[in-house]
Amino acid sequence: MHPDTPISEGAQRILRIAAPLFAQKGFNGVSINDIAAAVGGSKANIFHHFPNKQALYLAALGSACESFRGELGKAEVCGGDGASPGAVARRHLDRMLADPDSVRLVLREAFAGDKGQDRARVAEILHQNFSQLVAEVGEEQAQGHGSKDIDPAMVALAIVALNNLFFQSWSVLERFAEFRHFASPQACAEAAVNAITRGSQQS
Amino acid sequence: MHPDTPISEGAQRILRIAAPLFAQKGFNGVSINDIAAAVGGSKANIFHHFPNKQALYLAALGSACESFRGELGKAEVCGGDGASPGAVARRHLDRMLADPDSVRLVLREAFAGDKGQDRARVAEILHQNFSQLVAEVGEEQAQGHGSKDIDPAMVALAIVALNNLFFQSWSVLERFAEFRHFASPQACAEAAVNAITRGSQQS
DNA sequence: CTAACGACCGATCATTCGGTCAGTTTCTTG
DNA sequence: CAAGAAACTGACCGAATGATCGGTCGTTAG
Repeated sequence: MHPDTPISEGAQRILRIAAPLFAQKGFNGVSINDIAAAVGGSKANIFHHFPNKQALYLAALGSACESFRGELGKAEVCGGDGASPGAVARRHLDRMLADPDSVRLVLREAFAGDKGQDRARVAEILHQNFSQLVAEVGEEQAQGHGSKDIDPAMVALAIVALNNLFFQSWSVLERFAEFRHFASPQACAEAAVNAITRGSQQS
Repeated sequence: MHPDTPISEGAQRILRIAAPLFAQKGFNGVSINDIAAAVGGSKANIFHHFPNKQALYLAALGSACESFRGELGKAEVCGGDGASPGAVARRHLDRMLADPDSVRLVLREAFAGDKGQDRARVAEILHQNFSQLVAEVGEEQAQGHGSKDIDPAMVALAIVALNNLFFQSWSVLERFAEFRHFASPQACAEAAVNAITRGSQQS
């Protein structure tokens, strides 16, 4: 409705506390009372800073999108160590796990079969994410790592899919005998992507 | 709690109607009033057949798990046409889309970062799903299709990840320029898996 | 016929929901 | 310090929630 959020100090404090709650329990799973109790303030004060519950949720989603985009910006920093497509996947999953609440909040919207409170913005964010991943994969391929004859977009798609799976349900995956020996979802993601793209390291 | 559900006629009718509602809107997104209205009956009757809302949800989840497992059993039927790892992926996605509500209900639990109402059973179901997929991939590899030196478990993992992504957020993916030309998520899944596993058919 | 039973319903419960309002504290600024 | 704006609060509201109650129906058994 009105994306101009005059972010005051108290409003941001509420937002910071509400965001992870929404991320973990969803819009309907968190009540204003819950948030007020978590903040340590009164329910009325929340409605002083935000016109209604949905505006608060949208604001939390917006800041999550910002945080998500900010995390993506840290891509070019690490340059030397990653040399395989699997390393790209690991870096990407690292980025997701750096701020899991924001990621969960964004993905919740992306996967929402129901209403989808702000699908346009979420789709845009995810496309930025995907485009950057395609570029990274292409860069790796240009440097001679991985197989050059595979469409980078398909590799990036696989990375996104695998990392989403690891991110959302590693607690289930780690029980599978096939992956139990992996120490972290990152390690599993790296191994999976390398294996699939014929990483040539069979050790 | 008590998995012995004395499935009466009316109870099953309620279940059949409640399941897709829970699948689409989640536990908190559906009220007993909604279900009663959808059934065309009274709210009290729902509580006559189920002790409380969570029991109803768990029953719906259970029947979804059954249906899910039943859908998986239809695997061996189609044998001749599928010849590439991508075909395995397409078949798997077809199976998911054959009963989307049940799949959504199960996946909702698998991805639940929050409580997870019945994670053990869901994890078991998903592992069956995964094991069967690993077997199918291995069979394809044994017949000479795909690359034999790739771990079938990793290929199956990629298939699961990609298909989950397609299943849950094809509405977002289809907006991406890279995939807009695919007619269906199945086609995209097949192409993605074939490309990644170096399906050699570049047509 | 009638006693018993399960399916079903209308009315109602206590609680919680999102949201409002009047009033008080705190901060800023002239 | 005065005064006004913003931050904050307790009390409250109507609606909706999950759940309970007493009771009606049709079927079946004795």
